[in-house]
Amino acid sequence: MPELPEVETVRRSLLLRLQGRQILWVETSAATLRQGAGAGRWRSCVGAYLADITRRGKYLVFELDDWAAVLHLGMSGRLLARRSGEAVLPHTHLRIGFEGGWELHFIDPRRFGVAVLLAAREVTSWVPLAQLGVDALDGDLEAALASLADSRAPIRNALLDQRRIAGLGNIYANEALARAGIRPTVPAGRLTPARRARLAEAIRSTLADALAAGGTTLADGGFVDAAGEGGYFAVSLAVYGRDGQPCRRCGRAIHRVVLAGRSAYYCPRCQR
DNA sequence: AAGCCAACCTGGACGC
DNA sequence: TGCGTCCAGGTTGGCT
Repeated sequence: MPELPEVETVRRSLLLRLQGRQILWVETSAATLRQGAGAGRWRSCVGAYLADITRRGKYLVFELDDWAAVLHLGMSGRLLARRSGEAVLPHTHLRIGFEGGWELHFIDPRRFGVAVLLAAREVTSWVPLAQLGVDALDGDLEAALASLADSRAPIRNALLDQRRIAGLGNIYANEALARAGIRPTVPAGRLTPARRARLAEAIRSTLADALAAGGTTLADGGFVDAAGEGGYFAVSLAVYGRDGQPCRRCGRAIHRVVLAGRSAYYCPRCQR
């Protein structure tokens, strides 16, 4: 569910409500996430103040004095800023109580998410973060795409590799390729410099538009921001999830193919 | 050694 | 109504 625009939308809506507040208590549930620290360690951030929340790719880093909470939403994760006294929703794995009656709830039915508390100085060397490539929103995408010159992997797959470009998921990888007029199956190393430049620009504009729309909330209502509000970029999707439907530009039916086990979508006329 | 593939887990949509 | 099958915004470890 959550790719860069969704994670960034959550980050901003959380900051609005929680920045500068002190942590009063922390509660973790028994069910483990893909990666999670034990309840004992989480307790050590009680008393800390939330100075800032930063984002690296799809990860959020909560700066808590000498500590840092690193969160990843996986496929089904939600972060909600709730008022104390509100019901605890099913699949809530972590609750952090802040001054002012605010609580941060991490909810994740499929439990592919990550929630770890690190010492602040451990953050940059923590392996999942250390391995991330340039950020899709403000990194040097031209250089990252040029580094794929030897790759024979389909460009859609290469765009999902977080070690090259961090932040794209299946929706925005497909959407950016549609904007750039590039078929998802084209080998990454076969793109000309001109096409790489067009793709870099398409990634930037796609993410910017999605961010302006507050992210993509599909029909199942999966993604919501800290206040529980969905985004409205779904109505702007050119190809993702639209197989069999007409291309918005030329009218031809959108095709779906499976690459590396995951759906890829494209217009057979507009994308070569 | 790059690049597939299944696995992790739950819920929702669909067909019979 | 119910049950079975398929699919999903991500990441990773193990295989070729």
